[in-house]
Amino acid sequence: MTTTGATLPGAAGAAPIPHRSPGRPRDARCDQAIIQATLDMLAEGGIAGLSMEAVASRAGVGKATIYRRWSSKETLVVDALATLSGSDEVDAPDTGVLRDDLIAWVDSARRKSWNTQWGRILPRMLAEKDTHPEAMSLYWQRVIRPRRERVEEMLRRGMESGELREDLDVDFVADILLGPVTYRQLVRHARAVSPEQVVQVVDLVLEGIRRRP
Amino acid sequence: MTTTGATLPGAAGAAPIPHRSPGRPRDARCDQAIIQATLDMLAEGGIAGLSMEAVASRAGVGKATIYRRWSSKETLVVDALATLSGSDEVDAPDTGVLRDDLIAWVDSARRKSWNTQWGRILPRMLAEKDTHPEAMSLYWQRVIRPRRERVEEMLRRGMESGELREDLDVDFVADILLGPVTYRQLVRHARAVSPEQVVQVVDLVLEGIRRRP
Amino acid sequence: MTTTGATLPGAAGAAPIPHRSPGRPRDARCDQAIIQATLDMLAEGGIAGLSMEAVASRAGVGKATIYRRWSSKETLVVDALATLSGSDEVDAPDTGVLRDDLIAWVDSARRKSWNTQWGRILPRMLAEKDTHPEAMSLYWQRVIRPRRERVEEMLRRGMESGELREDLDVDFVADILLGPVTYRQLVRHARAVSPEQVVQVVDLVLEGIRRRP
Amino acid sequence: MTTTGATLPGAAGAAPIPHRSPGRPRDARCDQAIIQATLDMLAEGGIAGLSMEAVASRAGVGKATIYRRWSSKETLVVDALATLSGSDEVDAPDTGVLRDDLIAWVDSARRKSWNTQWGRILPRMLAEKDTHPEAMSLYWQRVIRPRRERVEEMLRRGMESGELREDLDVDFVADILLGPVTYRQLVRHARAVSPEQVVQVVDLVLEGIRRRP
DNA sequence: ACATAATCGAGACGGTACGTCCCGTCTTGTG
DNA sequence: CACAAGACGGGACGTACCGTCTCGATTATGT
Repeated sequence: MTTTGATLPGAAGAAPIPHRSPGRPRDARCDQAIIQATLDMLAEGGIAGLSMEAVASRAGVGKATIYRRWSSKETLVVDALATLSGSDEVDAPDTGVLRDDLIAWVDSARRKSWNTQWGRILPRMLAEKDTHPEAMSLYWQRVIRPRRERVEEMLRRGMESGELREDLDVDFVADILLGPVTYRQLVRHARAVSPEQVVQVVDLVLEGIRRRP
Repeated sequence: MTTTGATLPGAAGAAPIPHRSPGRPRDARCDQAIIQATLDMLAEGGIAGLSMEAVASRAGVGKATIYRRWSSKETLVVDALATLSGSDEVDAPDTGVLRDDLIAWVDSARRKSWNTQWGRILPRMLAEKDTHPEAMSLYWQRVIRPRRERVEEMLRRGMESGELREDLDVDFVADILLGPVTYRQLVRHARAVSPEQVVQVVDLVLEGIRRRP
Repeated sequence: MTTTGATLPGAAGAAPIPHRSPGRPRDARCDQAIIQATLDMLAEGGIAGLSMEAVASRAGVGKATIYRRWSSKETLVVDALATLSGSDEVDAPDTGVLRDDLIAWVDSARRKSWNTQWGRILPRMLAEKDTHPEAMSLYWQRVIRPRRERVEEMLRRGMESGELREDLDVDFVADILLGPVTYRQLVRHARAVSPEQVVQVVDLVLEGIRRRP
Repeated sequence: MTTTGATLPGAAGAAPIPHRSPGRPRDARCDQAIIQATLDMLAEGGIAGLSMEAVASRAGVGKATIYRRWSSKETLVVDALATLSGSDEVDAPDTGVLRDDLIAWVDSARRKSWNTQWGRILPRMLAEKDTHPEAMSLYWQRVIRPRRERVEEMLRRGMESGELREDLDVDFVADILLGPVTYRQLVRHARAVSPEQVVQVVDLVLEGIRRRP
């Protein structure tokens, strides 16, 4: 998962010729400690408030050990964010009943947005999307898009089953569902969306996209 | 819209004694030169490639003259960008036809959010909201709230005239209208909402909040 | 006494044509306050730790008021030190008995060197004689030399009366008398010369410079 | 003779474990380049015209590299000057004839004090003795005290052999011998003591402290 | 067993920019 | 005019990180 292209142990599968490189191998615990320290500091002060010196110190690692793995602050941040996608599975069930599934999905987003790590890192990323566009782009690919694919899948099935209109822009519908939740979290920090309001939004959208009888 | 505590003109009403502060007054040409240099450098190298030292030098100004007005690089950038938005006027007409007015209002937000300067200033404010809550609060009061008051007024009139349901949370409805536009601007910078999609959103929401027959 | 050559009121005596310059006359209290503040700060931190800004502030005066009288920090310091000469008269009597007079004079220097203002300003001046040679030179002329002229006068009279050898370098003899007192004060701050040691030194020197029988 | 708390070579005696400090060691060439640049600039513009920024630039060194070794401009200058004095050896012989030895010793002090570097470092130390007492204390221990021990030894031997009075305060006698030389150096920079005057002083003092027949 | 070689923590290195403090000058309104 | 207040261009201060570079010590392999 490193951007520098250095092969991590175990990543290559059953290579025909192992030919392990000589010398002391890299210590996997370093990778872990560095990533963790980076995520901690991102949540605390964003990319701007993140210094390689502090990451090294917090991870109990020399600066060179970081630069041996990542060529710059940006690539480190990008990789650190990438690790977030795996651990944060979309915990929305798949009941087959569209309304319930949508509600569950939006509510999952609502809960996630209040989770500390998610809730703090997103605004930081947004603020710095001009300064560090690659980081934001990777954050989208690795963290956000996987979640969205779930709801787009739901909507597409609804279209196929005839429950929804056939001319939907599923991408945009997902934005309408997610918009209010995200807007409140970001812009109006103190006024979170309630579970009841999640239902309101889903019903409102559903009414607009359901196939007309 | 300075973020520093400068007294705002016209805020005091009929003050008995104006009581100008003593000493040499600030030179307005400096403000102008600094803002201009900042904008120039922003255009050339982005926020990352902007140094106070270079701004001072390009503006033909001492660094202290900048710090006398803005306490940090962030506040300077925010103010510089703010000057670009020019007239903060909500350029939405008031026709009396609710659907048309809502469409006009959301579309005005869409156009504004698509402006480079607007598109950059909001995320920056969001990033600072933990570190400098007062800056975000000021931004909300001066920029965002006046716009929202317009739409809340529309919705309230719709409730009074019987066109809309009477149990609406106008604040939340405004968020649903604004959510998709802002969400796309912030999170999906490359995919702006189209005028057609504005109409879709308004119709969708309107259908959900209209008084049932 | 100003180095800028501006005529102070009352300094010119009975000028044929008074022809007072128009406008508001300078406030003599300002001169005083500035000089006093300068001396205070010199005693506290030397020339290095003296800022015009602080002098102005402590004197309750605008910076321009200082620069109207003195063209630079150096000229101000020089003039401030010059005022010291007047107030610190040599309080040694003139009994006619050489030994007593010398003891009284050296002891006066011993007491002076422990006085706060004298004792603190001299080492400061010495330390900065390379940085500000003019200041040191003026300090010598105005403050130190007048004291020394007293002892040189005594020694010359002793030579004339036949009590002392006729080939004395009075200047150097004064240095021998003053050397130990000053050396202890400056270099060995904690070990001041005692009144008894003053007598020892004078007797020692006197024995060496008395006319051989 | 660094003023910073660097461990002195040879101070530890027979340490069981030398325990080199970890990390990249300081580059000795930097020390050299910085000192040299400092001395060059001192020669050109004096202490006043010496800026750390210029020293760094001329030495081809980062500012931090200087501040890692010296905590301020003052300490750097002091150390730079100290390196000039080269051998701190007291170049006075030990002939066994008291008068000759004293003359040689005082004359050695005279020659030293007349050196530019020596002449500048002492007054500077004096100025700092209030602010940085430990620096002055170190200077005393390393530079001044070793010299004085030589003369005190001479005087004590003179007392033991019966050549001198037995009630002498050798410390004070040393001050009387050194006083005139130092006084002229510090206060009357332009008028150095001549070799002949050294003889005068020694004879004068010797006459006062010799055992009466 | 032992040299080889890449790793590790630590921290010095040349730089760049930071935000602060003064310098000596200039510009206000009020005596 | 002088005065207090304080803004102005400029320059140096001492600090914080950047990304690179040595150090001595550690840790596997390939002889």
